[in-house]
Amino acid sequence: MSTPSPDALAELRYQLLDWYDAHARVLPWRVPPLEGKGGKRPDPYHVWLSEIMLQQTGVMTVKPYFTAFLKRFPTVQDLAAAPLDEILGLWAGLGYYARARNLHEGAKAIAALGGFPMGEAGLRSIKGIGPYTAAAVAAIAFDLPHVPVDGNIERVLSRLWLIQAALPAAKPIFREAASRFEHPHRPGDFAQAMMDLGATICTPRNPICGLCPWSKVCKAYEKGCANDYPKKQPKKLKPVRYGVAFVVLGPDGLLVRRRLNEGLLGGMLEVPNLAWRDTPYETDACVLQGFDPRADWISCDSVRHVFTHFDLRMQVLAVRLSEISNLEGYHRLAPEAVSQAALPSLMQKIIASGLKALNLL
DNA sequence: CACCCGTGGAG
DNA sequence: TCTCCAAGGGT
Repeated sequence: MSTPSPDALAELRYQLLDWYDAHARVLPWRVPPLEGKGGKRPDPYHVWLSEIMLQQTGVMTVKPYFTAFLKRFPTVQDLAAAPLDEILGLWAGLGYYARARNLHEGAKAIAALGGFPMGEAGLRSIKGIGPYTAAAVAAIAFDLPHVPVDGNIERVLSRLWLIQAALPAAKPIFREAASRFEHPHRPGDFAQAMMDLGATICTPRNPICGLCPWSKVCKAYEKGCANDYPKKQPKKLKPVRYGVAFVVLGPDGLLVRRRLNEGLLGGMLEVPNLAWRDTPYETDACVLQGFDPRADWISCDSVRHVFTHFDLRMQVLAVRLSEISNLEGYHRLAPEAVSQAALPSLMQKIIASGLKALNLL
């Protein structure tokens, strides 16, 4: 791609900002563009929280979580003072749970500093804030001249200038391309305008080029090949893994335990389950877990769950016991508390399958 | 750099 | 059913 002239870049900026003034999405963590032009800035805590939640996660999914978080933790100090388990409980279902653990750690660091770092470098020092989020918070919350580069912006730029390099290896090329737009005039609105354009007009499939403020200069539109961009490296196929989970209901509730604070579903609750492996389990599953095979085990609907890098098939066995002997590391969770507990979606599915088989759903 | 890390919706 | 993917970051 040839380097656009400063005048051409300035023209693009004005066209996009005009479009944004008229078509900006209304979002709970956002200050409308006209208020922004009046000098009003969004709360850095709101911007930070929303950016973390939005990492690899859709706006529609995030909205209810964002609202619930802000209601329970109105300030970053409230978040810093909260127990991790409560944060994980509110995060349950959103996925990528390291974000929640890092959020808690970040809140404590920010509270200790007495407030948010107001520069990109300071933001970068906080766990969970990478190059994208640092630039986004700096631009949106503090109106500093940065152009964050997310998936939306990569897609928009790849089409606008027909960038051939394949992602994710080409990230540095896109950063360089985006930095050409860096300018002190309304950097926060410009960043959000790029993301709105990518999310609502310049969509991954079937972009609505007829409504795009840049259609007259977009190379991909000119060639009619917008759907072919951005170029991406082929992904690996996911292996299938197998496990067996046990829904054990006693008089005081379900057997659950806490996973380690690292790795897959780190810090979240789980029901007893056998180690996941690449071949299915056949028989004697309850013996393998240390349970009494003579109990009235019910074979439940199996659960399929797709993780980022593998596909999981879980066999589910359920039993109702009049008493449960003490099991090392496990505690009881009342069925009424399941919906608010720090249980990831996989475990919610497993428990639902078990309770249904026990005629409790 | 390659891999790990969730989930639900859209087409 | 299947594929793609959404405001990425940590290691």
